[in-house]
Amino acid sequence: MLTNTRLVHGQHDHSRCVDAALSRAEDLCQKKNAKLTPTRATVLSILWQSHRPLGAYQVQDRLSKITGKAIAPPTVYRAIEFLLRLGLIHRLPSLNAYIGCPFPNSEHSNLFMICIECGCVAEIADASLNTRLQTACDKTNFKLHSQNIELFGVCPQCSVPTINEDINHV
Amino acid sequence: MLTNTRLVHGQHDHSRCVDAALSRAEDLCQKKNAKLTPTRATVLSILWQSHRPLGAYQVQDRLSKITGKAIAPPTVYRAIEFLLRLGLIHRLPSLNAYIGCPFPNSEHSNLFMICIECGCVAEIADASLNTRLQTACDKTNFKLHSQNIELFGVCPQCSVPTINEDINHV
DNA sequence: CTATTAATGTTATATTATAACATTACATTA
DNA sequence: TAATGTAATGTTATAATATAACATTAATAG
Repeated sequence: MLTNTRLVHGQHDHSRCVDAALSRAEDLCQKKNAKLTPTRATVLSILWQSHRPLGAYQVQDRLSKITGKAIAPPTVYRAIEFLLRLGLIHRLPSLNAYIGCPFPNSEHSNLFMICIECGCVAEIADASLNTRLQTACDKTNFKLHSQNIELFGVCPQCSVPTINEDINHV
Repeated sequence: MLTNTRLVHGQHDHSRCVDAALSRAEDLCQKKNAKLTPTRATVLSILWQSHRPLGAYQVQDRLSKITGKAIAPPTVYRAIEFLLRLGLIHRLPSLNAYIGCPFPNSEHSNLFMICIECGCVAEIADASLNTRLQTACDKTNFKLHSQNIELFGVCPQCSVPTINEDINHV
């Protein structure tokens, strides 16, 4: 089972998350002959500013502040669309929000654990779960193409808060 | 594994689906001391007109036609909210659409198989899958409250079309 | 009956997303 | 290097989904 849950819920040097994400993006773009333009790279880094998803208009605000100029929705949605296509980010349909993908290369299950307290989101890639899903699909002759699995609950940090912890962790 | 996949993908007397849904709704409302008003009952039956989800504004159109008067969005959203609360319908976040729940009473997994060809949706309740999900949550100390699982693929009807079949089945 | 609550009606508007077309940047090659 | 084509971005407008806020009506309990 592959997951970024430790990073999401634990103390860590978050700048390394951002750097790693940008570096993975550069590699992937090179490989796929796609261009990681400044706008696209900035949107990606915005979506990596925390382990919480952002709505398109939140991205717009931040992009606008960073670049110092007005940004129209299509600009944001285009960058998002590009990053989604490459698998560098995900859309969380139940939140109308977007978040960086921690392991864009691996075969993964698009499974998200969404904390209803602090809003943080961890991603899981679980082969045995995928197998189980595939079995259910086989039983009903359903040809599986893709999936979206959103789990709502309380993250480790929020379920055992102590006085010294920062509940609103990154 | 509990599912309505046979009904969704096979030939059947669909009026029985609608009747059964309304009857289940009446029972549940009685039990929960909730009122299945005409508007609410009509919206439920609209969402049971087929095994495909409908958007709120599609529901609005149909409700308007059925009642012969103009219906404002809040009316639709209120009925939808009521039905969602009772578990009589589901929202499919990735489609911004709503569909009747075939087994509102059972403990179920909110798992949907969405056909990308014809748009029909079958629901699955799979205990072993739920167990597997719970295991993943336990491993990461995530306290699971609820879930939304959307599987996209091709339904049995659409994957083996023959000349005599009605692809656009109900 | 009448006070209270639940349900519905009404108007306006917020939020999310895209269509359509203009412009600019960039790369290719004649 | 100028001409050309393509990809990316800018710009304006608007579509699609959802909710806030307040008024009115219906139903129900005391």
